[in-house]
Amino acid sequence: MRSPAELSSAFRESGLKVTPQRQLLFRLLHDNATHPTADALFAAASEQMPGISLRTVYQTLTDLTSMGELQSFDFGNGPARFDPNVGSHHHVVCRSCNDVADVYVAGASDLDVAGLEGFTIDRSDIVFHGLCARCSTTQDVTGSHPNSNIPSPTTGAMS
Amino acid sequence: MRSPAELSSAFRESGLKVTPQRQLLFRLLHDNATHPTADALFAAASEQMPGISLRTVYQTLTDLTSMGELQSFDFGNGPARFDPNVGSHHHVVCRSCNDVADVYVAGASDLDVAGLEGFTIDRSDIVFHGLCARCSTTQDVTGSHPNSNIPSPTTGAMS
DNA sequence: ACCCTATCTGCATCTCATGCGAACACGCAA
DNA sequence: TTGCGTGTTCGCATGAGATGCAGATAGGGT
Repeated sequence: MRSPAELSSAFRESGLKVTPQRQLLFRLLHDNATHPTADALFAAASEQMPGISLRTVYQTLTDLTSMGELQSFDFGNGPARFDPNVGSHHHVVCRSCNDVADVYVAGASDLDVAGLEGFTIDRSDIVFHGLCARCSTTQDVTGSHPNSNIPSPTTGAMS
Repeated sequence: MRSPAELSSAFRESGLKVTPQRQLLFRLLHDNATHPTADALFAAASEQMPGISLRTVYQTLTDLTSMGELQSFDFGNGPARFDPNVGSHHHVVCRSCNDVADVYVAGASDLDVAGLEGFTIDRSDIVFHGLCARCSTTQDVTGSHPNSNIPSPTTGAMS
């Protein structure tokens, strides 16, 4: 997504208002490669702006997404993740800590696919599931991992 | 997944019981390429066995999934989809009717990926999003499409 | 036929997300 | 600077999807 300043201009030009809540979220999202959840952003925003509503966070994320400044992904392992990187890329997800990282797949837009008869394709998402470096070394049952507080649904048998 | 008869044997050999409810679900899932939801299976099962509990459907689906007889996928467009095809394949999802079809991607297991440093990959999922043949021709706002009753969340701006 | 234990069922509970309406405030205009 | 109109924010209610729990039920080996 664009910089906070550019977004502010874009919002005003679209007749949308630039509120402190939105500006804060612009800053929190800019260059954020952590693929945060709405709750994570709400927590981060609350530190700088106590009283901000979770509803506002959801609203702003929805707005940015429909403006194409943000992408949202559901990896089937919990709440949606938001990604300010709207360029062509794909994702790898750790099945233990649920961390997400961007990956770049050569030739992803030129795959040889059978079974698409009649389909018009808009977008292709490639998601790798595995174990991240940290979780590979740490037998993370003690909560020592930064994200170990994120619950892992149906551990060992997720979609 | 294996045939109902084979599954019955496998269940008994594992000390699990073969109940009428499970047998029914074995049959409903066998060779089922529609990627049904838990609710769809519950509806189909209820026709043949009025009174069956949705809870039992969820339970059996979870069991089959952890036994590796079934895969569950969350395409971010509603409830989880279940797939008895556990072979190597991928999916295409219609953004209008939410139908899912299997696709086969040549060389999918041998992609050239940058950014996986330290990750151990278990599985890679490729999902194509687009418009199916039927939805491409039918401007399906009238409900004429079989699956048009499945609501499409955040139409036009989904993950 | 009997018993042990896995299963089924119904309800409560949980998470994530959105609908709604009153109070609020951005930002244009005077 | 002040005032106004409309877009926003906020809190609560609501909704979907899925799971936890416990009493009743029924496989299936003996």
